[in-house]
Amino acid sequence: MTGKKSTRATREDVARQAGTSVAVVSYVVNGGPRPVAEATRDRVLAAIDSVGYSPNGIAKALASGVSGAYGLIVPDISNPFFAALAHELEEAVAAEGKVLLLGDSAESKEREETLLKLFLQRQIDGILFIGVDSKPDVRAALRAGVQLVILDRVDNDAGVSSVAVDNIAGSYAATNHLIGHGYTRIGIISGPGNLYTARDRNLGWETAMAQAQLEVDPRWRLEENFSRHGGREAGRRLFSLPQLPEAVFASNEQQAVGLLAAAAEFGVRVPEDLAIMTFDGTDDSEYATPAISTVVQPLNEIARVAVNLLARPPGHEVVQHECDFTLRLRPSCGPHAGQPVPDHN
Amino acid sequence: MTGKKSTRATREDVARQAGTSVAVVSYVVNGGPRPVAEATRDRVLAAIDSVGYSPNGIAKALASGVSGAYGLIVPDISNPFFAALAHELEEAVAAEGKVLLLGDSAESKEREETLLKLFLQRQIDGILFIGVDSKPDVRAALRAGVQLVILDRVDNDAGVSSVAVDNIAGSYAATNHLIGHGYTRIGIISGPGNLYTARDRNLGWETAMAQAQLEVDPRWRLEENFSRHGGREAGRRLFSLPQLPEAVFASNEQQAVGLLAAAAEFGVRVPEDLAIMTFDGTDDSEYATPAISTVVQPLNEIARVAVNLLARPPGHEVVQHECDFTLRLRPSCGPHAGQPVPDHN
DNA sequence: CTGTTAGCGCCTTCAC
DNA sequence: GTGAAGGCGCTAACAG
Repeated sequence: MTGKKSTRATREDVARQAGTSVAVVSYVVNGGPRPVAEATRDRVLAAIDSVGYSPNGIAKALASGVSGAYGLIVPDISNPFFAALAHELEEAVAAEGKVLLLGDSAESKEREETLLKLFLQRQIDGILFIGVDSKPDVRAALRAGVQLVILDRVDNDAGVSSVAVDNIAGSYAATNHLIGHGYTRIGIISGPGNLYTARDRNLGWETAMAQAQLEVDPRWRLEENFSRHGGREAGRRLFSLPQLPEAVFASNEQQAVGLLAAAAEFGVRVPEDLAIMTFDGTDDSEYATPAISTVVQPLNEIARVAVNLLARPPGHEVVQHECDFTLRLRPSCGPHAGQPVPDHN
Repeated sequence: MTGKKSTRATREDVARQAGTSVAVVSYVVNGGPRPVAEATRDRVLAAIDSVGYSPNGIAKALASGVSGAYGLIVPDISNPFFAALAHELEEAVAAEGKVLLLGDSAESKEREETLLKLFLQRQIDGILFIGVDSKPDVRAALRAGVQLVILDRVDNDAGVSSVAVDNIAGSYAATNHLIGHGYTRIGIISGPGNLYTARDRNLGWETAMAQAQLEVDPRWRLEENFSRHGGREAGRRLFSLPQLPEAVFASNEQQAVGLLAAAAEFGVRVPEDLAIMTFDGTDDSEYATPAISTVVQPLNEIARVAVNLLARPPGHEVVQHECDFTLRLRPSCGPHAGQPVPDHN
C-alpha cells in the first residue's frame, strides 16, 4: 500500500526525492570522494530512508572493481580445527567490512581448483587458502593479481604469502615436555608425508629425541591422516604391539582424539599407561577424556595477520609470517606438580 | 611476454578474435537463449581459450539479477554441529552451481541482522538461516522477496519455510531407549528455553517419562546452553547432588561431551554409574570416551532439502520439512546384547 | 559544492 | 543464425 514497487529503490529514486543528482547521493553514502553541504546531506539522508534505499553491492562491485568479498578455501569445514579458524577468519573479514565466501574442497584437489577459479570469476578481493596438500596450484590467483594467503598447510618455498605457527618449534617443545616428564620411550603419530605441516612437526619431534639421545623404536612411528579416524587406526596398531611406548606425540588434535578412543577400546589408561601430547589446541582437547595437553595455535592472531595481509595495497612483497605457539598442559601427559585440574575456563 | 594486459579479457575480446558479435559469445557461453551455428560456436570456443576469457560473475549478476550466491548464517561455525551441517550445505549449494557466503553471527542477535542485510545488499539468491534464537527477524528477506529457509532452530509458527528433524520424536525415542534399559531415574539437561529446539527435545523426554509413569526429581532437570561448557557446568551441579540419576538425556551433543568431561572430573563412570544419551550425532559422539549413544540427524538430507527449497521458482508456498532421525547406540547408555563395539566406520 | 556523463561486463529483446 | 543497442545500479572523472 505504500506504493512501493517490487523492485528495490535505487540511487535515482533517492536523488529525485531529495532533489539532487545521483552523484551527490553517492557522495553521502560513501562519505566521499567529494564533500557535501550539511543541508544537502541531511536531505539526502532523509530521502534515503523515506525511500528505503539500500545500495546494491553487486553494482558497486562492478563499477568500482572491488567486490567487497574475500574467499576462504578449506579442505573440510567440518574439521574442528578449520572450523575454529574459520570462525576467527570470518570475524576478521567482517571487521574489514567484507563478506566471506566459503569454499569446502572436500579434500579434493580438483574441487579446490574449481573453487579457486569460481572465486576469481567473482572478482574476489583476496583469498585465504588452506590447501589439500602443500603444493596447491594457485597460479590462477597470482596471474589475476589477486591477493592470496596460504594458511596452515604452508610451503615456504612457494613464493606466496603465508601465515602459520612454527610447527617445528611447537612439536619440539611438546616432545621436550614429554621428555621432561622422564619418559624415554616416546612414539609419534605423524601426518601425511605430503604436508609440510606434518613433516615439520615430525622434525621437531625428531630433533628433541636426538638431542636427548633417546632411541626411537621404528614401530612407534606411525603415519596416518590428520583425522580422528587416522588417529584411531594408529592407536589400534600401536596397542597391538607387544610393547608400548610410554608416551606419544600425536601430530594433530584430531589424531589425538582418535588415539584416545583407541586407548579406551584397548583398555590402555591415559596417562598412566600412555602419556599423550598433541598439536592445535581447539576446545576438543579440553573436553576430551582425559583432557589433552597440547601445543596451542593462536587462531585469532593467525586470522588477523592473514586478513591484514590481504588488505595490503597491491604491489606488496611476499611475507611468510610465523606465529608463536603456547603450551597448554593438561592431565593427558601425566601429573604436574601443583597443578590439579587445569581445565577451567 | 604474451602481451597480455593486466586487465582480464572480456566478451568483446572474444568477439573480435572470433569475428562475431558479443551477443553470439553470450549465446555459446550460456548455451542460449538463442541457438548458434556449429561452425560459429567452434570459432568462439577457440577464441575463448585463445584469449583466456573467463566470464565476470559480478557483471553477470548485475545484468541478470541473479547473483549466483546463497548465504548461510550460523550462530557459530566453530560449533561442530553447525560445521558439519555447513559442510553438507556447501556441497549442496555447489551442486547447484552457486557459491556460498558464510556469515557467523557469533551468537549475537545484532550481528545476525547485520549479516542478513549485508547479504541482501549483495542480491543474494537465497538464505540458509540458523538463528541465534527461535524468533529471528527475517522480515527484511521476505520484504526483498528473497528465498529463505530456516534450519535447526525453527519456529513452526513463523510462516517461513524450514527444515529440521523431528525433535520431539527424537528425544522421545532416546528417552524410551533409556527406559528400555531398565533405568527409572532419568534426568535431562535441557537447552535454553528460548529455543523451540530445546523445548521440543524437552517435551519428547517428558512425554516418554510420563508415559512410563516415571517420577522426575526436579534436581535432575538442568537447563544450560547448548555448549560443551554448558554441559560440563550441568554435570558439575548434577554430580554434587547427594543422589544421582541412573541416566541422563543431554539435549545436544555438545552438552553430552561436556557432561562426560564433568563425569571424568568427578570419577563418575559412564555408563556404569550414569548412562548417557544425546542428540545430533556428529563424529564427536563416536570419538568420545565412552562413545555416546545418540539421535542422529540426517545432515545430508537436511542440506539437500533446504537447498532445493531455495532453488524453487518464486511464488512458492511455505513448507516446513521435518526429517526423520535414526538412533545410534553406543556404549554410553549401557550394554546392549550382541553388540560389542559398534563404532567402526 | 553539485550536476553530467561515460563506462564497468554482461544479458536480452528486437531487428535483420 | 547473427548483430545492435538499451539497460542493470553504481563510480568517478570532468564540468560547471
